[in-house]
Amino acid sequence: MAAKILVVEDEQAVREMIVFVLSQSGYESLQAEDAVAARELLTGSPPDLILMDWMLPGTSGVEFTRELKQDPITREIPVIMLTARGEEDDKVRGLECGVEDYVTKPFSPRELAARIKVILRRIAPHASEEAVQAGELMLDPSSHRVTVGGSEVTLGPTEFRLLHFFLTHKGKVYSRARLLDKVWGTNVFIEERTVDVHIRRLRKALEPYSAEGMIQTVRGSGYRFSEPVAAG
Amino acid sequence: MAAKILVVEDEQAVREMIVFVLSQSGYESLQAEDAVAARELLTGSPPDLILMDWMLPGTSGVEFTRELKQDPITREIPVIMLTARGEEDDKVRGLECGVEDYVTKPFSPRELAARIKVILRRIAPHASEEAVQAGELMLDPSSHRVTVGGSEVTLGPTEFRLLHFFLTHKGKVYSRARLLDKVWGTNVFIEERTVDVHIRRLRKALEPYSAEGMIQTVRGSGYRFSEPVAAG
DNA sequence: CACCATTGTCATAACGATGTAATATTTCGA
DNA sequence: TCGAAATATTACATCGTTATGACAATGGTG
Repeated sequence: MAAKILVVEDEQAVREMIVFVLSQSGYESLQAEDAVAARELLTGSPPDLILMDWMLPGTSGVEFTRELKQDPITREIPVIMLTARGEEDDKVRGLECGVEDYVTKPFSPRELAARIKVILRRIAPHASEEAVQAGELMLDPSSHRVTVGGSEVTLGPTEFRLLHFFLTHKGKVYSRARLLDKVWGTNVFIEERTVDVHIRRLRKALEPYSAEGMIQTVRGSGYRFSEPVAAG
Repeated sequence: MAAKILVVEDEQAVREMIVFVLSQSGYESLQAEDAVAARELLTGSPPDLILMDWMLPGTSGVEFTRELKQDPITREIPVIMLTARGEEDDKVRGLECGVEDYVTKPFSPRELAARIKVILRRIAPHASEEAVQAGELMLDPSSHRVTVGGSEVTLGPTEFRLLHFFLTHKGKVYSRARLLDKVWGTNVFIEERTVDVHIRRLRKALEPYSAEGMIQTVRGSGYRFSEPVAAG
């Protein structure tokens, strides 16, 4: 989920400093000291953004960027150009070749991180998922709303995700461990018993609407969500 | 819907840089390298604004602007003059010929965008936009006015745009990042927490009319605007 | 030049969400 | 019916998020 950033910079010290800064901000990074190395890395899975030094041995940053912008595969990857002070004039040429933004060296880690965030934000896709439902119960991710027969139900973030998971995985039984994986995410260190508590909270929230029965306990196995069935 | 801007500038590099900056801010642009080319473009659908270089081969920017201001068809189009540093004296003459604003080269993209926004907001744009409303709350872009049940509400520019965005995007949740994108614009370099502050200001302005509840906090996700609904 | 409005940022308060432990209740087999 | 195991429920300390008020910088205005 972390954005991957390709750093193209010939000076190793600078490059590693940048990589460190990026890691601090939670970004993953790839390193290349020149256009040749960068091209090679780009054949793999493409990064979400490229930090490109202005001065590169061999193919210059500008040339390389222009090249990238002509290839349909790399065209969409935003490029931030790193320039030294006093290269202001070149900004025009840089913008011409399609660079998304500039950062002038020396730059503060904070500035770099902020600019990256801005660019990535622009690229980020809309998380517009479709509404899901079961009987009277409806959950709409885009408005982040849950209703039962029109009345709004208030849920905490975790309960919301939990219910969303259930609504998109009706009928099947999920162990606490699996729910932790699917709803909380992998690599979390949480007691399995905690799932019970959130199930409880979810049921409690649905109780006023008599919808808590949709969440069923399967003793020894976990929990299951299923739509109400006409009682016999 | 995007404003169309005519860029009259003889240096191609500068012109294209400007066009790029404009596109980043969501503007459409037309290019002309001199008065002759510009006149031709003006025979088509008129732009919403003109960026005019001071120094033009042939007819100068000032002369050309004066000419435009005498033609009833082009008279209303606002003109921003681009000057080089040290031409201060000429500013007076420039203003005399009816220029709306000045930008001195070299300028930052941000400054240019800001000035354009100001001019567009002031002169032309809202005539075409329709009033939007929610319950008692009404916002009319053309008169730049907000009322609740007839009483006028005073809002700062940012709060106005924020409310306008909400009114045209009811119900959905928007993260702070997305709000920054949509309301502040791309390429802004602003803390996400700042959104909180403006939400606060907007709520405070709506408070006297008990309309602040329309702006809802969705913890962990962002904010949502929605009309008052009967509680469940 | 002084004044006022607007705006972005920060520090701190207020609030809500979360995970855990302790306790109660239910279930199921012996 | 009893006891062990599993689940339900409650209480709570902690942590992260949001709300709020203050402030400084900025730009526009007179």
